[in-house]
Amino acid sequence: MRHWLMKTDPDDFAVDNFAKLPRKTTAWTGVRNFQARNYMKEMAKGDLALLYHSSCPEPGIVGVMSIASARAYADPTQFDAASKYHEPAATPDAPRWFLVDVKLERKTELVPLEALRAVPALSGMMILRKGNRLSITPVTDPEWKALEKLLR
DNA sequence: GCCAACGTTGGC
DNA sequence: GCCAACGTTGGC
Repeated sequence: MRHWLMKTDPDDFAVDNFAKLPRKTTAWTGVRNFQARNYMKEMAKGDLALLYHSSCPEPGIVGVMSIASARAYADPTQFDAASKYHEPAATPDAPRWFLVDVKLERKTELVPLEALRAVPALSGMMILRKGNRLSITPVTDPEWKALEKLLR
């Protein structure tokens, strides 16, 4: 099983939004970056992913999710002319953007960005690297073990 | 294929 | 709101 970290702007979708969803599951729409898309294609059902709030007053980890679809599939918003995620070049036969379903396993206490930076074992984490903007990144096994100790 | 211009991300 | 960093676009 692999581990991941997925960012969201809580103004768009926050950890508390899961509470009102059936089975606390949602399709992770709107990823429009090829590298992040490719990571989603590598995901398998049951993989665990940390949920991270970004672009907000208190950036940090706020929950643990599991991948709930068997594999990545076409993001329907790319075909929707009314959506801000519309992709004119994409067709159902040749989709450009993909997504997975994610299920909230548990909400955690906020683990702030500054707390992540304070852990030596996490110094190589992709989201802590200068200039990182990828919204979906893999988490290594050693990093995951160190992160688990921070979750309450 | 290069690269400047532009748009977006995201912490502060 | 600022700004550094990065990805994408488009002219050539």
